[in-house]
This record gives sequence, C-alpha cells and structure tokens, in this order.
Amino acid sequence: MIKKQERAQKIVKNIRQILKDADLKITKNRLSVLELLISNSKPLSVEDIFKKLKKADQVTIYRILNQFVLKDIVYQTDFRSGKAYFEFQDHHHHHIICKGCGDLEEVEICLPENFIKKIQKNSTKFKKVSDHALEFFGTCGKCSNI
Amino acid sequence: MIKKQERAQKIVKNIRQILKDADLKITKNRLSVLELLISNSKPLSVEDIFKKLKKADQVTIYRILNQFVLKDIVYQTDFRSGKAYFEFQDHHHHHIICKGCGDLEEVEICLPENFIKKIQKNSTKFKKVSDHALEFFGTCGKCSNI
DNA sequence: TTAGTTAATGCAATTTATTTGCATTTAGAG
DNA sequence: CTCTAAATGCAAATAAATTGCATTAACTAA
Repeated sequence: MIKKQERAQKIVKNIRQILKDADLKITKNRLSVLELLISNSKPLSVEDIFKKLKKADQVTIYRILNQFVLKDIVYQTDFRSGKAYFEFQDHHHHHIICKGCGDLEEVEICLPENFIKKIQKNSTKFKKVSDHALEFFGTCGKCSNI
Repeated sequence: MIKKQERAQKIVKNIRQILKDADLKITKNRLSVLELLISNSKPLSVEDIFKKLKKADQVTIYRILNQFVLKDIVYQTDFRSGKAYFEFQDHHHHHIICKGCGDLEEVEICLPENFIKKIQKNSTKFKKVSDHALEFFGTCGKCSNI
C-alpha cells in the first residue's frame, strides 16, 4: 500500500516537474491529461482521452495536446486512421498496426545510427533532420485467421 | 515534337494498362487523376488534384484515390498536416518534410533488408509486416535562415 | 496572504477533411 | 447496339480540429 502511494506521489511529482520544465502552468486538466498518457502505454486519441477524463472539455484537450507536442512532452502519430494519436515518450519507439482491427504493438527497434546521418548528407534542401515517423503495418494473428 | 507525342502516347497507354491490371474501368476521371499523379513527382492532396483537374468532382477524386490505394496503384501518406497526400509509386521511397514551410524532398534510402525480418521475429502479435510508413521531419535551408 | 495580470478553460460556432445516399450517366460485355 | 453494373455529380451528413469570446483559475509580486 505504502509503496503504491509512494509511487503515485512520485509520478505526480514528475508530472508537475515535466510541466514546469516546459514552462506550462500547472492546471488540473494538464495534470490529468499527462497522467493519463503516462499511465497508458498505448497511443490515445483526443476522443479516448475525453471519454476517460469526462471533466475536461474536448477543445481543452485539443489545446493541451497541441502544446504538449510543441513542447516535446508527447509524441503525435497517425496510423492512417484519419485522426491523431498521442503518446507519452519516455523512450523512443515505433509501432506495428494491424490493417484489419487497428490493434497495435510497440516496436523497440529503431533506425540505425548512421541512417539519419546518411540522409542529412544526401539532402540538398535539408541540413538537419530532427525527427522521424516510422510505423509498420501488417495483419495480426487474430485477423489473419478470419 | 514527334518524340514528345510518342512519349505522351506511351504514358497514356501505360496508364490504361495500369487501370486494366487493377480491374478498374477506364474512365476519363481515373485517367486524368492517374496521369496527374504520374506526371507530378510530389505527393498531392485531394484539394491539389481537384484544383488542377477542375472537371472532376471532389467526391469522385476521393473515391478514385481510395480505390487506387486499395489496388496499390498509389501510396497514401500523411505529413502531420491533417490531410492525406497521394503519390504514384513507381519506386519505393520516403520523404523529408520541413516543419516550417511543409516543403518536401524525396529520400531514396530505405530500411535495411534485415530490419523487417527482425521486427517480424520479435513480434508476438504479428507474423507478417506488409508495409511501412517512414517520414523524416526537419527544417529546410530557407526556413532555418528566417 | 492577497490583489492583479495573464493565461487556461468551457461553450458555441466554424472550418476543414472525408464520407454517404441517391438519381443520372457511362463503360464495356455480350 | 443494347443492357447491366459500376462510375459520377450533387446535396447532405459526419468527423476531426480550430477559433472567438466571456469566464475562471494560476502564478507573480507586493
């Protein structure tokens, strides 16, 4: 019990610190959105967050997430679904998404070191690559048996 | 002059063949959408195509593009812009997109051979990875000087 | 601790992207 | 050339995201 409480306090403390570090005011909405993203390992849509929180307006969630993305607190991805998904980035990773059911799995492998360097070298317009989106698509076990 | 005409005829012939191979009826709209995508090297949005063609309804363009994607004739990407972009895929490649102005450049490098294999091996849910989206983001020369 | 300023929020309305329904037209098989 | 099913255009609907503005809450400094 104590352990769980301590852990919870630690997380809350971290969340506050994250907001402070990003020069964002500490508000109830920001805390709960960030806490939700941290405790959920999967990417969440605005709708997902709205349904789980209930107290915050959908517009506020949009605004908070856009700020978080600008401040590099959360990572935004699209999975060819027509809407944005958001994820807390404690470690860089990618996903495989099922074309059938949309289920997803984390992929821990990332691009080789020299990959980005090579791209920067070969580019005429770009000197610096700051970021990349890499998503894999496939069919999961369940869907391939249907 | 003759050369240009011959080339044009050849392209048109190819376009017709592409549609036939995909079991799609040859219609004026499909021909012009596909021709536009082939002659343009850059990914185009529905709006882009609509403005350039003028004769086809926007809804028809949506429907045509969705069919083309299903038939693997064109490739759909999002560049974190909130709308879909479409590109004729004569060769597999990726892009760098400027965070400032949205300008983009093709990237010819692709994932190493063993990369996909490794992912399939490590995955618990997925046996087969059929496809991937890889986009790089950065700041182009023009925008980094502003 | 409190007053004051600025930013955050909620609500309504709008914009933008995409999809759907249905009547009309057209491509292509026979 | 005719017939049928699919393609198209138009209107309307749905979905995702943004904007304007009045109200509220968070931080700063006294």
